[in-house]
Amino acid sequence: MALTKAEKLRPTKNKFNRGAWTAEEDRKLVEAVEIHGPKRWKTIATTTGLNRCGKSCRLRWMNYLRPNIKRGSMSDQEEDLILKLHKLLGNRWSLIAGRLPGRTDNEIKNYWKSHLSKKIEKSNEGISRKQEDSMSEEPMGEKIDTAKSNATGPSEDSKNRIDLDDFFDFSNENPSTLEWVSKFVAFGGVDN
DNA sequence: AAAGAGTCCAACCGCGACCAG
DNA sequence: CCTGGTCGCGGTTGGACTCTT
Repeated sequence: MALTKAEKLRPTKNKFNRGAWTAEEDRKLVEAVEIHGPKRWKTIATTTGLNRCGKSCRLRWMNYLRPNIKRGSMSDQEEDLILKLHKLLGNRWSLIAGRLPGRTDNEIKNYWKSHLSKKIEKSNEGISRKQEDSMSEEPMGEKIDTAKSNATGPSEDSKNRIDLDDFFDFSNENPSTLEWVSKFVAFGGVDN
């Protein structure tokens, strides 16, 4: 078997190992997470003998080794969802990722930059300058945050209170459904 | 076939939030 | 309350891969 991409990219220097992870490092990390759980990254980093910092271990786990990670290209539905959620939230990649089971914030961020931002750019080329000027640059997420921060006191009108945590409590919802996003976007966010 | 340009993606960095002592 | 340690997030980088000429 040929060398993996990770094996070809050996880390070079410094106190901690850096650069791409090898299969052996992955195996050790998975073992450590099984023992300590996906939380104690400092402990995991020091006990495994990987010579990686906790941050690096966490990132590797979250983006690559975690169970149920979905690899491969995005489906149309996923792409649509990302577009809508980005319109809603702006660059809150972790929140968007939370809505896409098996996808990581890093993956979505990369996908957005390499695919979707260009797509949007192209589609906006057809829009006249005047229309662009009248369009709000602010993602709806900002509106949500504004609504949230403006409604902190108990005396505030509870109708206007939007809590992102509550808003994104998806525990009882089919993660693949786009209906609520579509409705929300069509509705114009919390401003209406 | 080779070179250069463009794209993709894993990993790093800096910063802020959170929490225990 | 303050401080240091740790974690999580978003932005950025760099190298491999793919496409184009």
